[in-house]
Amino acid sequence: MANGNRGPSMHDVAARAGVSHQTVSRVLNDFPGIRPETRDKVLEAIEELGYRRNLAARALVTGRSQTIGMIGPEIPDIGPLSTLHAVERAARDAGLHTMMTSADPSAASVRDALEFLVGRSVDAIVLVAQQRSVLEALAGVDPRVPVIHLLTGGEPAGSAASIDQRAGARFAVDHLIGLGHTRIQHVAGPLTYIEAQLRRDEFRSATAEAGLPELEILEGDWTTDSGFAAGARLDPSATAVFCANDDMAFGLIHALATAGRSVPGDLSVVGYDDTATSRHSLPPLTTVRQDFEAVGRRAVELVVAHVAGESPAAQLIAPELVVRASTAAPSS
Amino acid sequence: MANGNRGPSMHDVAARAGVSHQTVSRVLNDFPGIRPETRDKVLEAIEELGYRRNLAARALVTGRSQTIGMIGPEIPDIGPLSTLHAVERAARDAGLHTMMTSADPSAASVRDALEFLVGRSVDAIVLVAQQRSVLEALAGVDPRVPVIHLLTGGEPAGSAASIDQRAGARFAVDHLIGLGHTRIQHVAGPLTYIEAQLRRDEFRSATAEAGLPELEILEGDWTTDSGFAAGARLDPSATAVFCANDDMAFGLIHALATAGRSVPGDLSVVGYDDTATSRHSLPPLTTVRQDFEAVGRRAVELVVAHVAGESPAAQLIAPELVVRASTAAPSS
DNA sequence: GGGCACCCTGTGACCGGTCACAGTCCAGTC
DNA sequence: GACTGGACTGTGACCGGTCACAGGGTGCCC
Repeated sequence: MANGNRGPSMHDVAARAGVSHQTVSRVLNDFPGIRPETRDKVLEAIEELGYRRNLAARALVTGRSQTIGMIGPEIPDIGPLSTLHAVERAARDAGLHTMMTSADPSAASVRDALEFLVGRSVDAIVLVAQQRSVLEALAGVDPRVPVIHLLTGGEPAGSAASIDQRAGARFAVDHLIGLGHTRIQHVAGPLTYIEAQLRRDEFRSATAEAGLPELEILEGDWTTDSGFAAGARLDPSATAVFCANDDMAFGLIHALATAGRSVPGDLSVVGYDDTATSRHSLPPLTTVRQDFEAVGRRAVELVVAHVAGESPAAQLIAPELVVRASTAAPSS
Repeated sequence: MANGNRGPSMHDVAARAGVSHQTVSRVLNDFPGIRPETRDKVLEAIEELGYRRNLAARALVTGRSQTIGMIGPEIPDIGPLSTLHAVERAARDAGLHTMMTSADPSAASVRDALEFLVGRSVDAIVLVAQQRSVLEALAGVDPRVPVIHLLTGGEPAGSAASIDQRAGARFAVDHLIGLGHTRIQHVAGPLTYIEAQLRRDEFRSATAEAGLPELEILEGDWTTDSGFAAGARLDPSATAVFCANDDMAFGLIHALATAGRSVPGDLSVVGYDDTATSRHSLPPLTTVRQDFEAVGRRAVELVVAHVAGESPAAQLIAPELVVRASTAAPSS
């Protein structure tokens, strides 16, 4: 085995066990029809040499790598990160592995990431496509493997694992309307995000259908700071605010407290995400829970189906309203 | 190129450009001494065929994959996740790529993850080792590649990228002492975590050196819920609390508010992490900032150094105290 | 005893790159 | 005109697995 420091190969194991390399391969791949003593000899040799199969060699000949490539955003948001993390765990349960790379929303960056993963012979790609520009980057590109979109929140395409953003926004607005609010304002996320667009659109539809007045829609950038800034620009007549995520809701509540206004006494606030802190913020935040875990599992199901040549039915994951103490009936 | 749906190979490109496969390889690897017309012909053929180099083949022959393997925790905490994310970006800047897998803290799980990554011919491994059991799992294992530990927060070993936990805890306690507090209590993280141990140990040292009385140390599990629970078990005489992370601090503050006690009026609270919400919680939280981004970059520096055969000097990353509105001088 | 099936194992080609080693061609020199 | 050297390109082995196929035994039947 004088092969540098590369570690033992299948041939080394074969030589030690006194069999052929092919027999070693068969043992490793659980082929039937190996005599028990032979199998034991091979396993023993593997143990003694500390042999580990080289997956590059395997991928080279099979053309498949049992690996899912993941393309994440450059910014470390807990939502996408925990979703990708869930993909990793679900993939492992399915006997697959994952490889992650990240890309900014530019077409060039997304294509680079695709190139890299395809070059690594991944069997499928899971792409966090929160922004429309990411989807557009794929136009005219043939990735040669199935591509699953994550967290678009949009149309229930068969190759996307997403949460139903419209339903979530509808829950939030209906909750406020149910409490008796009629002057409801919205702090949207950055509208380059499909999720932000969908929540805003559904906010508009829901308030319009209820015959409520249209208050100005403010646009934040998901951060607590932008929520704080939005707090200063609220419509004075608003009695409730639906924020497109929890972080902006926290910033907004802070701004309100600074201005001497209480939540929910003076103003009701609903968030979106149900982050770790939401259940113990002051006041605990009414919000919409997104099951990122489920998105991850769904993504792996889609990968498995596509690799097997199936075309699974479209299906959005339903969010859930969590009512806490930041919402109440209007005071007047 | 009738090779199934595997895509064109280097030989296909060579045939189309009318050169040998070796010339194609030279063009791809930027070897000097290629006639410009030849290079152009090759690049054109690559373009036309949509050729992408197969990295499995390359990894097989070179024995190196230009890839860093990362082992993360099973639980999606923002700290480790954003650190790993930072590793990914720093690696990309260094021309490397990453592959991620996760493991629970058991020895078997950590070893499986190592096996997998080594089998994938990674050039180095970055391991989130927040718990001592993870480090112990490595005892007696020869991974055959450099292993960099992440976020142990402990001893400044040359192969670890960590934040100086002792310094951070010292900042927090000194800040409270500086405000005049003498009865300071600590809500520790789960003590299976090295970070939690170090913060607690330093809390003890700092208070003992200042001659302060020893109040009971409560143990949480990092979650807001456990902070909330700790709120009910606080020493009635305490005037300040140092929480081992921000989430527990939020839970604690919520519990205090529920009991009618105000922060910082009745009690000062310091957190640890400086999460996204900390700057806009009620009140904005005094905390210790950890630069996860820097840890990620440092990890990649260490990888590059180790792969080059160097043994870089030990160096911990300094945390930073961020003073906000949750701390004040004791009221009495 | 020969033939045949079945069980188990071995042989060699091949995946798509890189590496080491040879060429081939042309200009410059004696 | 033959010789040398540099610039450029080609040839074949090899990395470590898997695949297709070809054996060598043994037991059973005719």
